[in-house]
Amino acid sequence: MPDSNVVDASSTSPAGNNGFAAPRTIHARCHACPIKPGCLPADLDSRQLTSFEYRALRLRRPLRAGQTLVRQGDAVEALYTIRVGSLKALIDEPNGTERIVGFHFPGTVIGLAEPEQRYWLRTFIALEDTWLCRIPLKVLDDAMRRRLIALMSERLQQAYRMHLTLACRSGPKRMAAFLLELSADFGARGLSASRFHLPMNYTDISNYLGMRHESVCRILGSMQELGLLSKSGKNIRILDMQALQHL
Amino acid sequence: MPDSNVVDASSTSPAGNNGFAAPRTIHARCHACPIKPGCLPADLDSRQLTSFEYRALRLRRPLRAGQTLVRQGDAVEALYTIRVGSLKALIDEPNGTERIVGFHFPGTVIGLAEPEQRYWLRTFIALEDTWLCRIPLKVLDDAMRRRLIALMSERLQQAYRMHLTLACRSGPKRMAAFLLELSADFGARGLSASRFHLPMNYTDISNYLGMRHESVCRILGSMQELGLLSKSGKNIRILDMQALQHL
DNA sequence: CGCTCCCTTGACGACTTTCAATGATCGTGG
DNA sequence: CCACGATCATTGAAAGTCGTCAAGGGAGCG
Repeated sequence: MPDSNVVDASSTSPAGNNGFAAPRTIHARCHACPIKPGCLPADLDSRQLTSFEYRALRLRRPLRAGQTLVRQGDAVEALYTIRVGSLKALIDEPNGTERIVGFHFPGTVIGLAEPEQRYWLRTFIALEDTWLCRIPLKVLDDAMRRRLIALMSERLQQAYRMHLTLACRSGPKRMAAFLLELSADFGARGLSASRFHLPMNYTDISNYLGMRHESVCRILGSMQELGLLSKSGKNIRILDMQALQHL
Repeated sequence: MPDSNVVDASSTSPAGNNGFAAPRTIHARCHACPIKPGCLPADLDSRQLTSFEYRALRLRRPLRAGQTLVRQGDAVEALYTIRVGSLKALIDEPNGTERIVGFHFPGTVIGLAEPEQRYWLRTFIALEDTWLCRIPLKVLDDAMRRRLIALMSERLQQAYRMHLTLACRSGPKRMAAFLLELSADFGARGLSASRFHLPMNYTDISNYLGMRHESVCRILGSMQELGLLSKSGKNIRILDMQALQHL
């Protein structure tokens, strides 16, 4: 029921503006969001972001760790962007098991596979407390759709890279590819590419990579022994990026 | 150099039509294509197809088996649709190996990951003699872009299904998922879902699924022994669809 | 303090890869 | 029409990897 938490900009803005407040108006009303007004999703360049942001509704309360944003099969009414926090995307298989097919971080648009679908194909669950923006589908115009194509194009690229990762039969190779993917993702968002925090647990990682959590543990352990990285709890520090890429 | 083979519709049509011939004019000029004029790519519904088709140039000669349509790194100037035949999509990895990330059949739009990219991210090679349509990027209008979003959305779905397939560690499960994916694809195009021809060899399949070609052979052999399917050469006949789905 | 969830480690077994060799099929050219 | 070569499919045996099952340890929370 995330919709009950939105700051509905139209109710706080002057009449006659088509129901959407100017960005500044939304920002001024956003008490719960720890992001400063100028912080933009990384997916969007500064010019295009304005048009997205202009129509986006900031969610009033964060999604708590473990809470569900949307559930597979729900009707699609909006896209979302992550401002702070992280989500996992999972697909419920017919046999009852669920498979994680993605991890998403700030700046990512949620729902790129669904803009022309009637129902959500995946369930999104917060890995930690997460702040979001909501972009109702009906406010998308042609310019925004054009931007959407670019975002989907990048997401398809990512999916093909994931194919390369998963097609490696060797566990260490898959793990290395996963770490490098995360590293590149963090780096692209202006954070450290060599030192980061894993918001998901080993079971999630193993589910995502198609292995067992024991294997995740062993592989990370052996990588630490080999001097490729060091870890304390969920904090990872990559020591030998080249060696990882060489796998 | 596929561009040298195109039937340039603008040169055969009356002046003053913005350089694009009506579909019938193109069809009339297409001697090499064995498809009758009314045959449409399955990706496109009949209404939307018209706008795509209207701007598409039919390639005069087919791509021969083994020939390359576009190479990874080439500049993107057009999308393609397959009319007859099949392609494999592969990514050249930095270490020199190449990995197959997709097989494509008639009705598919080639280049959905690249519409906003400057360069092709993947290489496309014909598995058999293949006829194509070429859709220059510059003729895309907003209506077609909107349609493109739906196609990309479906392709992303497919990519997530592929994630489910590759995340299965068991060889037989991956093979079953692969066969069912193919079966559904053929069925959706009006062909038999239980009896079809594999245009790719075992090495390609194993590359795609992340295993060895010996394993592909053994797994298909055991499936035949179990009565799940029968094969003669590259012709596959699925005998027990439910059992495959149960994996 | 005790519960739960998660991480860690060990031993065994099943499966896939690897390496090697043979057989089948197809296209080409003599 | 046949012989040849190349590519692909097939099968066997050995070795390595990962999954499985089991148990113990640690961190966080009420």
